[in-house]
Amino acid sequence: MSRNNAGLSRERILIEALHIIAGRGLGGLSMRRLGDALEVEAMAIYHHFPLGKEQLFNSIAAYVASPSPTGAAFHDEVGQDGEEQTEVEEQAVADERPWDQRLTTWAEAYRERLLTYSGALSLLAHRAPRTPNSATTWALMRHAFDEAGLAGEDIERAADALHSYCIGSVVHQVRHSGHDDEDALDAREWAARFRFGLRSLLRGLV
Amino acid sequence: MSRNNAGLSRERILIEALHIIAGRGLGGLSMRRLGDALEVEAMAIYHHFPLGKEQLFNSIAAYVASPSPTGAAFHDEVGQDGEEQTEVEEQAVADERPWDQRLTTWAEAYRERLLTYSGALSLLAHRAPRTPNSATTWALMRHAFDEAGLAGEDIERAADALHSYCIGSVVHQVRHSGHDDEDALDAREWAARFRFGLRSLLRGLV
DNA sequence: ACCTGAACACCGTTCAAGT
DNA sequence: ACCTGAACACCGTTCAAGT
Repeated sequence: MSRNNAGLSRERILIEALHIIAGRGLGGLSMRRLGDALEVEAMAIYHHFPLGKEQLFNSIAAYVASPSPTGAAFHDEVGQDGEEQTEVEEQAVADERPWDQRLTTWAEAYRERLLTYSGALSLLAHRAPRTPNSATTWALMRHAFDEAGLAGEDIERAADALHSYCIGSVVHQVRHSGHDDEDALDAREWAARFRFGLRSLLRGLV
Repeated sequence: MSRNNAGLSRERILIEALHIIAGRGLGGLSMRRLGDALEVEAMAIYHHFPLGKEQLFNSIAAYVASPSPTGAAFHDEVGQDGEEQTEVEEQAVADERPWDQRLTTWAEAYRERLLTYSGALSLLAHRAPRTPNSATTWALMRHAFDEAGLAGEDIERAADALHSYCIGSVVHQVRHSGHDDEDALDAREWAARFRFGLRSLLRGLV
């Protein structure tokens, strides 16, 4: 059974890892199981992630936290080329709506993404990916908060607060849902609460 | 070396676990290492945490997220008796300051606690402890937001938003500090940013 | 370059046994 | 009741070997 060139790639590995996490949780992801799912010996993964599981985790975190699925996380973690998300940038610039609507759109997309990969949420607690996308996001924030009348340090602080609120909301939701609770909320109510807090925060920031 | 009755207890195990997490990270906490630190065979821990590591993790999460270190997490995870934190309740009731100052005090204490045990932060992403303290916190929130003029569902939503912001801020800080970054922030600036967002959120909520 | 297979040190947990 | 010690199935990773 000496099958060589199994067609492995960083992208395939990452996708399969997310699949396993979705199905069996983060604790269910082992190199051996990942190898099985890819129909490959576990050790083959180390050729694409030489630093092992830690590097795989970093890539997963980068992929999940990436506000748009451009696939930037598939390549190097420190992406020095910023060509591939020009579409996103143009899209953000072309958006003619008021600043708060632009930020709301961004925040809801970010929340949606975190929620989609909520099984990997705990990976984000200790890993800050430096994806090309984070620069794009920062540009969007600066532009919007500038338009809102903020200046200097306040812009960074407002962007930080918005980020914090988004990730915190998802953590809060994941923490408190799925428990056989007498007062369990459904997805619609969670989304409503998110928007309520988001509106409040944006109103208070300016 | 058949030493029996090593004086093990839930509390001692929990404290030692937090110690290991602080020193070597969450991944460095193994039952065997924990046993070594307690000068006991690893299997002795199972007598106090019959459900194993998962139960230990739940207890750690309950302890860390507990807004006041009353030791409630040492006993059962579903604490049905609420006698031990009457002091906290009385203290909260006796607080005569305006509602926003009371919430600010709570939020900063909560943040401080999460930051102290930041190594266990990722445990909070999937575990919602039902400690006696959470009832106390809820009472404090309801009282404060009621005084602020909120009513009905808005009180729950505001409390959720405040919780989300606090935990999100700590996750955000932990994510982005400790990386040899050109623009690394110090503890004072992180605290300032937290207060900035907190003030904004409270202002926007009412 | 890309993957295999054996090996090593470690892990969580069960279970019978000791006191 | 409280702890030990051996055992089992699993884990991440290294390293020499195959193509």
